[in-house]
Amino acid sequence: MKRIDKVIDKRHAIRRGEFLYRQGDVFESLYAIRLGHFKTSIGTPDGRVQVTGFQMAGEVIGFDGIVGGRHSCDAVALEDAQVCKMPFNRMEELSRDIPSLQHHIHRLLGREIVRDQGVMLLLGAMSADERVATFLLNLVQRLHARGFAQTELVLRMTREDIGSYLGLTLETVSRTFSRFAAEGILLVKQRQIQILSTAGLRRVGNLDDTGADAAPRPLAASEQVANVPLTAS
Amino acid sequence: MKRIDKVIDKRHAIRRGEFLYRQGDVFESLYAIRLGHFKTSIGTPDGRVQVTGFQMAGEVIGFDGIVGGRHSCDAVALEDAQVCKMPFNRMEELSRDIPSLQHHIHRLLGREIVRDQGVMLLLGAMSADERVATFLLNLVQRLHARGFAQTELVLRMTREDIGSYLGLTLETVSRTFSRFAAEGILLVKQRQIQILSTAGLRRVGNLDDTGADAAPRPLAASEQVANVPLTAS
DNA sequence: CGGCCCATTGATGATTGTCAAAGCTGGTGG
DNA sequence: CCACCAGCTTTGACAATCATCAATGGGCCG
Repeated sequence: MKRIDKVIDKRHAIRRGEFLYRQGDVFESLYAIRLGHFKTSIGTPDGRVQVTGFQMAGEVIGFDGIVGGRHSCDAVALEDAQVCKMPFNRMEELSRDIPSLQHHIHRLLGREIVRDQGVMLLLGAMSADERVATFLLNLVQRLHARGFAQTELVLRMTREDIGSYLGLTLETVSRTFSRFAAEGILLVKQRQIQILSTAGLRRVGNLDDTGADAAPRPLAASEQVANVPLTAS
Repeated sequence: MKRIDKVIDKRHAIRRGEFLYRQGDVFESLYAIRLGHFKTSIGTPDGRVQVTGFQMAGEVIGFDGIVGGRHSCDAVALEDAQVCKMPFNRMEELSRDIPSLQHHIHRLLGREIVRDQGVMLLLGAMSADERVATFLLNLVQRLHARGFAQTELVLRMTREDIGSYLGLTLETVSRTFSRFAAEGILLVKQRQIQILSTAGLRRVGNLDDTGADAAPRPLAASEQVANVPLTAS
């Protein structure tokens, strides 16, 4: 299991605003984020952009290149960052001998697929309030799993990025933050967010499974959008 | 390569409306669709539903169960169907000895991820007209790859299903079909659709990369939402 | 043949987008 | 070290897209 290290090239530094890879780049590697946050996005032929995700330390990025041999989206560092490059064909080779690595790769890919489904639910079936609330809860959850506070976060991305990710305009995002603040749910100071009422956020996000007249199926643990362990072991 | 067959259990018949699997079911297998169309969907705690995709013969379904050990969405047959069950742990075992199978699995997962990104773009950045046009073009493209006509299709799903998939109401879908028909782009007769002008559909869908003032990057081949080969070889 | 589900169409309204202006912040260069 | 500038954020007024509510019609299956 320690031999996983053998796949990992040395660390690679990326400055804020630089591309880790671009749409159309030849796919070679996955990247384990060591430090910093990234965003991924794709564009329409006519220039509009959709942010497809925000990734943080401990997460793996680059799956979009596996199928076509080229990356299908852009990945940009939202702040100075470090990644470990993991050549994918070496990972494939090694995973033939190391079942745990093989299984780990499958879980990474499967997790990305489930995450994407959560985003579809967000974009296709939720109101602006619900989207923003869900977004914030997801972020703090992931940060908390990394040892940060459960009620405070610093947004690494702009309102425009958030809006693009959530299928909203930056103005709607800003207004929603302001309204949540007015309702006593948040404290918003530019990119510093403090959650005053997690329960309140859950409520406006309709994420309470208070079982009122919800689906009778008992197991709803699969609703978690993303929850990535820090280590790759 | 012929030994791929050894993973495949015998065929399994599913009636229209039956579940291939449900949210929460223990994950055991992927399923290769032999006949018929399926839809996959997830639900919010409060009962709303988001259709996450429509799958047809030749496509593989079930990836959502890999990560959690349980399926995170429902899969329903839209008509009487047949699938081949492929136990996933057997696939993992075999793929250690058969690199081409290993690679194939990775491509399947990677393709699903890219497809999901396309749906995010659809839901997050496109108007109702664009969504409907993109949806139809994607369907005929996949059908055409299976030997069907490029300009005719029979919808296997309801307007409500389409609406849920596209993040619209069934009424908006119906109205958009009617308007496209009035504009001479389509011929709509319940679920029978005839495309009178593929170019017109592309236009209303803003899928023309007429390079007018589009992004300077030349390689835009990655915009294809899904394009699955029939054989699993 | 009847009932039920699905589709179509209309009227109305709400949520969210668009356009605009002003204030704040952080970084850069003098 | 301070000041300025550029980009980001906030807030307002207005408009448009799309959802909601409602009623009718059509087709398929039992």
